[in-house]
Amino acid sequence: MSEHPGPESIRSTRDQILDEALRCFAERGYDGTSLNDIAAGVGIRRPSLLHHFPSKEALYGDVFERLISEWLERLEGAISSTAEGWDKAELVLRAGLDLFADTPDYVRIMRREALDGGVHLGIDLSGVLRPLFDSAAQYLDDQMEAGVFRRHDSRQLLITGYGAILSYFSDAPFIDGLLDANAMDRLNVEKHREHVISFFRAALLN
Amino acid sequence: MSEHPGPESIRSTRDQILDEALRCFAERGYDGTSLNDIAAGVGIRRPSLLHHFPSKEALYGDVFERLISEWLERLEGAISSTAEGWDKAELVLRAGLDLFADTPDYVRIMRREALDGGVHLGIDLSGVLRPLFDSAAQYLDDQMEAGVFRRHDSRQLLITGYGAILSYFSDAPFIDGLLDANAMDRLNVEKHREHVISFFRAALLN
DNA sequence: ATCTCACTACCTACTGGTAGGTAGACCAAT
DNA sequence: ATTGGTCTACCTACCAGTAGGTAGTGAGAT
Repeated sequence: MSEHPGPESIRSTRDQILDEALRCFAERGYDGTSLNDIAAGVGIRRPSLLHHFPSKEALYGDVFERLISEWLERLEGAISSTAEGWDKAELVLRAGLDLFADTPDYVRIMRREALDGGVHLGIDLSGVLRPLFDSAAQYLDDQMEAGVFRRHDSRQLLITGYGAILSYFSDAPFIDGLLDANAMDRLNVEKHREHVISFFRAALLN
Repeated sequence: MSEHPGPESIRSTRDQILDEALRCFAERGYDGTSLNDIAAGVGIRRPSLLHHFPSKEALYGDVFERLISEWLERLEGAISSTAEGWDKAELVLRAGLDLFADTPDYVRIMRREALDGGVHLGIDLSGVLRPLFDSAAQYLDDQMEAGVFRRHDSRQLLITGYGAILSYFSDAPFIDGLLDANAMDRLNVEKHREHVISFFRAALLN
């Protein structure tokens, strides 16, 4: 996938910039992050950064593109699984929870983007996720129709689930304060994961 | 409560500034909002705005203080209700959902604050909500102990609920795209409210 | 010799905030 | 009734600092 020979020894400057930009955008948002911040984090000057990316918006766009493709790639397995009924729902739920736990910076960027309605992007975020959303809703409807799941509004259910799961990771600093503990601790993440799964099972199964 | 004679006819400039600041901070965040934006929205110059508030941070702080006090005030009734079991949970849930539906700008500011961990505020957001959080957890624990509610981790349950409910309103622009409809429509809000309540009832009651 | 990648130096636009001034309202004292 | 003093609420002009972005230079590898 790399379009340049690039030294194998260490991460390319371009990738380092993308990494640092991800961290900064996640931490302080688009407007709260300056190109100087990112460049300094990499150890270069701003103009050097702009040698690799034509503009701040373009850099942000690339970060976000990476996020989307990495997420879709990592979820594909669970989504395309042939498991049935609750097993499949749990599979997807677990995959999502693990994914979010592994990529908290992505989660926070995604949340910021959802908050802003995607003004920083040329692309239409909702549009990209719509097919996934629709097919998930269809799956839930089928399961409810078959009597496997309790009756709920499938789309509302997905939105509720999305909010419940994402928030734990996106609002981790806030939740730290509520729990008086580090929400992103391996142990606490695990506790959260098991809770969400048992909660949804309780709501969906009779 | 007004400490100055101030004309009763129209909203005071100070209040107009607070209103406009609320809108802007909710829409584009703290860093994405300039004092010029707010001043222009009110129809005055930035220095005139700074005549009413000593600094941007102070203005933001006042907006946030307003948010907290208004929310607590509106929730007090439901929280202090003497209802029992699920009835009380539903009461609080409904009060929260109605509150959020009525004050979407506050919701978005709150979400941004949770995302950033409260860096714009002198006050400790989690600290303010901790007593509420703890007593709610205690209530849930009691109900579970008494066999009224299904067993869950009460604190995780509250966090999940917080995420599920808040997200619908904070991410409304994004959800618009998923639903292909205006999420903040009265009808859609109602649909969401009823879903959340029936979902939680299904998860909590046997 | 060229190309890549970094640099310094610079630009314009805008940021939050300040200085200084003015028009009008109110309130005494004359 | 008029004057003088004080206050509020706004203004223009300006400050230093920072934003994103550009131009041009130079070193090192191919």
